[in-house]
Amino acid sequence: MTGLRERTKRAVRAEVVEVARRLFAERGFDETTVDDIVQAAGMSKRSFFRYFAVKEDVVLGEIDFMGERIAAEIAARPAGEDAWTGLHTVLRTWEQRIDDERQALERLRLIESSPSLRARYHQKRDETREQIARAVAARPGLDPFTADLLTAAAGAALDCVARAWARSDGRADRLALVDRAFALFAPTRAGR
Amino acid sequence: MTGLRERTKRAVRAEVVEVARRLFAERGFDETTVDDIVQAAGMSKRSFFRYFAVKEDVVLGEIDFMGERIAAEIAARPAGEDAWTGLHTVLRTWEQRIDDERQALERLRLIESSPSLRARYHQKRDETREQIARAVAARPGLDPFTADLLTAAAGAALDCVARAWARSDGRADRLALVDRAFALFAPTRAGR
DNA sequence: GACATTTGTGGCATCGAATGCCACTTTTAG
DNA sequence: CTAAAAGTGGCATTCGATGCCACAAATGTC
Repeated sequence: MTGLRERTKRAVRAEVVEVARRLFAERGFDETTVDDIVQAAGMSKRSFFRYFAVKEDVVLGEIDFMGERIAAEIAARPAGEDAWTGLHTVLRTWEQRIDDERQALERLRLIESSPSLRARYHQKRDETREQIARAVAARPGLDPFTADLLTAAAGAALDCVARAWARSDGRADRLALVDRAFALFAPTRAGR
Repeated sequence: MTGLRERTKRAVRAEVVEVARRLFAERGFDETTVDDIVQAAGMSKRSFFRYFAVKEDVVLGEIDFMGERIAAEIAARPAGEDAWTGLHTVLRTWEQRIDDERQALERLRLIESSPSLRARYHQKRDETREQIARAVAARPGLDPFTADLLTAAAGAALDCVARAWARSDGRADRLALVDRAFALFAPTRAGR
């Protein structure tokens, strides 16, 4: 049982994230240095970079394993289902799982406010897209190009939904927007 | 006539790009430092950063004004045309304008090889997308959300085409791929 | 053609992110 | 209880990027 170690690690990480979140909200992401964060969190800079590969991961760390999990859910869809519907269904449930909407909105705004954060966000999103694309391509009757197209379009749709939602200050119905986006591109003969 | 100044500036810039291109091809982008480049080009580091805001722009500098021009072409489409067809037509001609395919392929590969290049590439692509989206949203009968969706999907489609083309070592017919991609998502009632 | 103004250049110092290295402490497992 | 494994902090260093300043070149004017 490797209990204590794991637990303290998680706790420390969560605390740093929280401390940093507050600093970012006050001064902005780029204006907050890693030195500021580690000083406020009472830890050394060297240790900070053991918890977070890059500064941006303080904000984006949670995204890391989403790709694998979504890919698994895609792979688990019924065999006869077309890929577009599968993507719609799976990604819809992920949108549904967002619990703290205030925090999600705050994070979206923060990401939009900093070029480096946006860059790293896109990078992670891209890795996620590739993982999902592989799962989609594994479905029968789909060539890699079409699989890539469907996945990329789905990802683009979610980006648009996030932007529209942020523009509405979180008042818009995210799920309705997702449905509208997927309906708009519903390919007549896609995914088969 | 502010001739000489402008011309030498262009010439210097072009030369740096060429020198750097060779270094990147030999050692890779991340493994080549700015010091390496300026030494090979015979210029100071300080001046380098007057020509290029960031190191990545040595590779991606040409992308800068594409957004405005594409947006202008979108705005100039016939009034009755639906937005998806307009995007297809305009972006198709841009794909057609790629003259040096070898170099385009080499650059694509370079971008894919370096995380920081990919990041900066995405960033610029995102700005371009926003410019185009504004032009699309200005078309009659389109709400901003739909305009954003169509633009983002078109951008995603072009990304897929570029990836597929790179996978085929430049042998695939890029224009045919573009047409396939746009046909796949041809929204029955979109853009009107 | 001499002159002041504008524009570009190089060198230097500095900042911030990130990494390698090493000595030291704590946890875990036998 | 002890040896191995894992985590921490401090230090030096690398690299990209920016501010500052003195100096050189080009431009436009008289």
